Amino acid sequence: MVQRMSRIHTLEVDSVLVGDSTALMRAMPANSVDLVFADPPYNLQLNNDLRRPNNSVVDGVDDEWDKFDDFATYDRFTRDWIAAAKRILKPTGSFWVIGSYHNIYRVGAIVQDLGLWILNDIVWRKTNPMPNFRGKRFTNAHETMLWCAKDKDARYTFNYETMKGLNEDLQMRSDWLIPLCGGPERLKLDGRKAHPTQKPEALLHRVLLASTKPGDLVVDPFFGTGTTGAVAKRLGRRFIGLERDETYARLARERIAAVLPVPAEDLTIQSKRSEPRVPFGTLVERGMIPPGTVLVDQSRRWAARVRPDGTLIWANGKGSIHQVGAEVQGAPSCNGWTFWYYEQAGQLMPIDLLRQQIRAEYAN
Amino acid sequence: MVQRMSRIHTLEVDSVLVGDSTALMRAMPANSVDLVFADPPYNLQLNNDLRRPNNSVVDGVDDEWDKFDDFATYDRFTRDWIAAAKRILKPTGSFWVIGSYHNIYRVGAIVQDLGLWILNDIVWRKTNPMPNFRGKRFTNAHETMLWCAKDKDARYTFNYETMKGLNEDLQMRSDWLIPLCGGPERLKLDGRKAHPTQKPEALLHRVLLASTKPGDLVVDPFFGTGTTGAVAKRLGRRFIGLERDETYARLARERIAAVLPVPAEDLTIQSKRSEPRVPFGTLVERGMIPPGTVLVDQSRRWAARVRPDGTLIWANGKGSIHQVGAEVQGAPSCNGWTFWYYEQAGQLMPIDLLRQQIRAEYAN
DNA sequence: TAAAGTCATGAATCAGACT
DNA sequence: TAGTCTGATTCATGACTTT
Repeated sequence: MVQRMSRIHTLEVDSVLVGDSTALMRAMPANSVDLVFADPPYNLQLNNDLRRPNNSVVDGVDDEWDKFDDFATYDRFTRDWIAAAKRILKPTGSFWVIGSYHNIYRVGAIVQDLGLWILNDIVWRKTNPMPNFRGKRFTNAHETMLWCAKDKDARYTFNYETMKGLNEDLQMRSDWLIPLCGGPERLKLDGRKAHPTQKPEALLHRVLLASTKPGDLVVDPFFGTGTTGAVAKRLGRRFIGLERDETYARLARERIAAVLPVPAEDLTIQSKRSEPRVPFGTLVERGMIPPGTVLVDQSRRWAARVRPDGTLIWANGKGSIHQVGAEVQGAPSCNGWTFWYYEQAGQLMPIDLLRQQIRAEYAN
Repeated sequence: MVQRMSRIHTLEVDSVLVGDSTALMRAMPANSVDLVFADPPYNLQLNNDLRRPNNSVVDGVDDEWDKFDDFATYDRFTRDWIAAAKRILKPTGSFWVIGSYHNIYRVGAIVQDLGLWILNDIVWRKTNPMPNFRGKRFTNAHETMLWCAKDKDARYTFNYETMKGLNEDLQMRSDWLIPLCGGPERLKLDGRKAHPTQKPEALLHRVLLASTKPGDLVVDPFFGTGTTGAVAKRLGRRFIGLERDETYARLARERIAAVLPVPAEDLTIQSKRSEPRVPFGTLVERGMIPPGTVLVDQSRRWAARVRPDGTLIWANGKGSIHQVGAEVQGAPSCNGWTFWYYEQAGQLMPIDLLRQQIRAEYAN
């Protein structure tokens, strides 16, 4: 059904709305969604058929929705939908958009003009790109995504530890190696690919895992066959898909209905940052570090004495474990938890071990 | 010396001109250069200093030349120099520009607005990028280059076979893995880096090899310490460097003076395709690799046994050195010649060495 | 002398909670 | 809202030092 363009006050979640995405987003409440992922038309400027060396025709994107008269028309369209997307984004929300060299530079400039703040550009490196049949250019083996916060100073979600874990305990880089969508994942209609630009679920998996939390609301204004919705459902996120083609919308609904969510307990990845704060004084209160204990750094270069209130004192002053740690080194700042050690049975032990013990108790 | 801004009728080739690059280009004859490579200011907009976890300060780009009041100012600057660059470009010429997410979207949109025709965007993937110290974003591990023709219908140079040969006989892709410029290649001044953004010669090597012919004229409007000139000279191309800082210009001249051009006969690239193909079975026939030999990868993580017909067999199957190499890694493809090693006197030796021996024989 | 360990550094839009 | 305080956070490489 085509939605009425009046204000949508109650968001009907986990649904696909059929209609013009800009108009639909304008009807949604401001500051209401956690993430927008957009795969807009690429404005490919293909004039003639592209043929393989064996003369077969490449089934490229030649749909009406990908045709724009000129850059100005495309820019206007782009500015409209991005402004509408920004409006519905929560201050803490993330904005993602994917494109190729045909459109991403226009999109990126408009993103910046509208005040969105680029956090990274991400390169999707395709393991299996289509070769350049004519041998006139480099194999176009990647697409580009922009990841943005709502504005320069916004606090956004980034699940750092999760991404690090995904990458064998090294920071996740800005270049992602992911195969094209094919095989059973590729939706078929009458034996032919149902949508020309279906994105791999692996791509959305990483996007949503990186920048949303379970239960977050994801909006995809160019829903197509619903990859974003399928992955959102699987990962326990909510979604709203906007799609102007009723056939695509129907395919997406069917596809998503078949998706099984992963169990909730597998969704929560404890990040170090959300662990409870433990004041150093707690260790003193509990007798784990008796007042008068001398703390040293790992190299035994500096020392300070623990006072009953959990502050430290050394030759030139006193203060928190952090302040004194910074002072003795002449550094602007210091994490006292990892800087200071205490002696036990002739061995140096980091005070952070004791904090971990307490946190383990809290968790029970 | 500062150049006069009147028309430059005779181009003084293989030189560095000091002055404003837009003005200098405007003074050059139209349609006179074969390639422009530009590494313009990125407009980074850094506010506070960034510290590593060990409290050391990251030496970021805080030079005056990278400061612009706002996007409009940067756009104006960008439009001016790109328009000037386009004018001096021959109809068959190539335009290259490199940037990061801070500026490349603005640059790309302006490139398109000015009628330059993007042929590819190229991702320079850094093997050794600086990590994200705060764990707030993905490691920014790449920069982007745009490769453009002068207009939509222009005939440009692309040395397809050369690029294919550089990539082990596979089409060169749009993502290039190249290390940062460091070590002895990095120019030093008083023991510190001479220029904050010196680009690796490997990057320019591939750019010039791909899109120029020997003797072509290359202009770099943001010459810095002259990487473009050094590579151009080495590859038998001519160059003009534009640089407004006399110190950089001097360093560049000294650097380029020390470059030895490769002999002219090596400039016509022998593509790997034209090198004699050596089947792996030849090594077995010759007894260089006896049947039953166990090949391993460099890390000894995987192993496979050589059969008399030159195929490999491992736990889960058999096939060519390339097929099994790909299978064991779960990769879509693999160059078996560089993947597999054999043991000799307790040392791992790449099988490719043996292929090279055979090719050397063939050459005699 | 070789191997192992320490240290410096690279185009970076790099914090968040609490008072 | 501005100021204060806590305390989280790094990979590859080359140069240099120590064993």
